[in-house]
Amino acid sequence: MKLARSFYSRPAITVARELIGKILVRRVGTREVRARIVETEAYVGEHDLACHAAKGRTARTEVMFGMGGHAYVYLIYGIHHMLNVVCSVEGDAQAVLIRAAEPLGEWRVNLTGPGNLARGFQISRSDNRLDLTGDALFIINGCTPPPRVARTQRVGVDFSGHWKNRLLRFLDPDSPAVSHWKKSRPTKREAKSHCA
DNA sequence: GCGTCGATGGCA
DNA sequence: GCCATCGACGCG
Repeated sequence: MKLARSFYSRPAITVARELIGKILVRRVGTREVRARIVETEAYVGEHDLACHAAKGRTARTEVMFGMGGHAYVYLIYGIHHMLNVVCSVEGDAQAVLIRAAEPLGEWRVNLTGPGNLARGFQISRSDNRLDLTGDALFIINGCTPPPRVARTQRVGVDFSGHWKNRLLRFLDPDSPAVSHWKKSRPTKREAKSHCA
């Protein structure tokens, strides 16, 4: 079942947590690929210094100020595209960064890390503003939700003052596809204590 | 197994 | 001049 506008029109923190275990679907021509989302990050609005919208309404951030359920895609470090899902209602610039997923079916590709994920799904700036309630790129419910969801600090936002400490990253601790995780992967006992 | 670093482009 | 990154490399 395709996620409707109402799913996205909620706070990014709620959407980020609920997206773990859901299936991202991409249709390009007759080809369709699917992957299970295992890692997300919430960017919660203009007051969140790690959120691009903290710079206010610009040509780049405009889409984040719009209705939830649209894609926000941008290029970072001149190399990697990032796929975000706009959340909340018009005027409230919140978004969720999709950071990692597990390819489904016969599809073999590395979707660990937001750069790899965008490359695997062939997401580029031309997909910016794409409506996720349409048929080209959308998300559906997974068969089985993950038994647990862990929370940690967001990755790569050291510049954002106290916002870097907020636990706004959500992940499936049992997935091998989570980024920056194997290194410090806690024991099952520790992971349990992280559960959201 | 770990830290460091270079690539490269849009944006303010 | 800054980055919501990745992967290669060097050290040990």
